[in-house]
Amino acid sequence: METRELRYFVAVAEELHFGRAAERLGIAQPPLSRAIQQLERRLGVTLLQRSSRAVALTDAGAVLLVEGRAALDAVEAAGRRARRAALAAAGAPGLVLVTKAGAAIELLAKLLDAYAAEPDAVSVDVLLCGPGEQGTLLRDGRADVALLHRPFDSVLGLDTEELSTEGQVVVLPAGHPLTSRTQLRLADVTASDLPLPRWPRPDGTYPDGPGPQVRDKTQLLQLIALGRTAAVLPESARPQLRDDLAAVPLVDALPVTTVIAWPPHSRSRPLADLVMTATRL
Amino acid sequence: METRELRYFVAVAEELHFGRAAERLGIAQPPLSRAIQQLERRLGVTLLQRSSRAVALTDAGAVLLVEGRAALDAVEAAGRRARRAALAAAGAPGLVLVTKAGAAIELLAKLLDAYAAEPDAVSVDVLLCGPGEQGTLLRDGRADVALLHRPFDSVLGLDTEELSTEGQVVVLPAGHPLTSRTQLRLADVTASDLPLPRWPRPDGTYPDGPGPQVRDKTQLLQLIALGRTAAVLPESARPQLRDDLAAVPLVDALPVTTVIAWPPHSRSRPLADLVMTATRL
DNA sequence: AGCAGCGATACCTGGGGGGTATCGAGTGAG
DNA sequence: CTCACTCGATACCCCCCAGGTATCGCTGCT
Repeated sequence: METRELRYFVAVAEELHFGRAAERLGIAQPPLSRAIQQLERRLGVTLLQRSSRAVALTDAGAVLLVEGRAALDAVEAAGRRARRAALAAAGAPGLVLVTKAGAAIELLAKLLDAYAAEPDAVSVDVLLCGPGEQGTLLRDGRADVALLHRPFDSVLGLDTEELSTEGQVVVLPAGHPLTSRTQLRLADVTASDLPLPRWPRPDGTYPDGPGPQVRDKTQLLQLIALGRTAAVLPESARPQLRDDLAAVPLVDALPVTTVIAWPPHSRSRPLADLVMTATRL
Repeated sequence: METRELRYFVAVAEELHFGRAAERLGIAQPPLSRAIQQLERRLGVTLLQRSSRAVALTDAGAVLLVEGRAALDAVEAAGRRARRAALAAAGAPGLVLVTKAGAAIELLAKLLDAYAAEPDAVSVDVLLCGPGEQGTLLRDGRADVALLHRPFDSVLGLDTEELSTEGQVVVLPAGHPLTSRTQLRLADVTASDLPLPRWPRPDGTYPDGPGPQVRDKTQLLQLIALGRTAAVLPESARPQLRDDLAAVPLVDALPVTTVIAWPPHSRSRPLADLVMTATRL
């Protein structure tokens, strides 16, 4: 199976429309139809159910969509990592560390300090990204290592070490009735007048629901201050809160574990050193 | 990057010889040279150092060899899993479980029994393979789930659940002086007259050393009975020992953890059920 | 019925993947 | 020193197939 075929299939499977998929791929529609047919023949499997009005994925197609994306990422990653290895050999090594914007700031700072003090530390570029993107960046080779938060971030297919575990707090507008309590349960929050915010899904759309749509933490804190929403965040976010916000411990929430994660294979010296430093913090 | 190019590169990187690699790939040598050049141009990276007498991998090439193999496996796996999904939809579902020949027999038996009793159990094919092969079989889609043993088997890039932990015992010929002891340390064994056996590496060759070469457990037990070697095995192997063998607990060996492992993604219902059953054993 | 949307088919074209022949550089034997 | 040999690169040719255009056939909506 060639990556071209796989790319084409993923495009069609995502668009569920040959014309749009062809446009996205920058080719005409007929070659795309043929390529998919050829792929189906090669695999001996029907991937798409076409009625002349609509396209739908078969079970096999759904599997190939998921697995194919992963495989394409792996191919991409192979190329990118080879290129980075060449740069490293040329004397500009450096690691790319990715983490969710606004999370684990002080842990990250400690880690970078500690690592920089190591004997053969290399430069570390820090990349901040939206929620749910870290895994992708690691898998396709744009980043070498990530800090992420279980159980929120998927660690599927990554190697990890646990760094720290912490409880969660409810962030409320200062002066809200619930701020008088010394601890809260999740039910207290959902029963209150403050709906929880809605974060975008990886495809950019928002789930349905009553809460306001938010894209980043600044926006979130702003909306809390305005009394439009409340949020559940790890304890470590507390010191960063503005004066007009209050935080109350949440007793029945799953603890959040910060882990350092990296793709399997690729146990380069600098990466191994960084992970080692992190676990010793 | 196309899988064709990657396959070609892996072949050359493994053979370190364009002619032989071309032969292995079933093409002539010149197109292979060109394909590699094109790949290098495309990546903007020198992958191979050619002197007109020998070929060597650059750092980037070494990385691409490892990552490329993984990527090719992922592509292979995507196709295979799609095909299996189609078969499953056609009514012949079935999981393929792989484990090392001769290991975890009674745990496996219990698991298969318990799973078969589940309401929507599907058929489970059991595949026995040599040491170190399970990961490959999982990664390239020939198996769905594996039982393996940490820290011996690599779980790199796999999702796992721990099932059980056990100590290890030294297996000796009955009547050997050491069998009079109630427990042993590894040093006692290495200091004895019995050398430890040598298992084949993944490529089929054997490491150097004094012990006899063994290929499977039957052979191993035979050699122990003959007084030519001793072996360190998990406790669970004890009930399967023949009368002419004796086992003594080893106090300073790492405990062996049996885990059930599966590739990330592919959380099919049957697989999820099987894993659930396993964790409840 | 007519039309519009969409995937499949028919047919053509060009680039590139693959082949053979050959070169040229390095190496080892004598 | 040179001659022969090994092995990757180059030159050149062919043809297959990816991609393009035109069109068909089916279907659901006015």
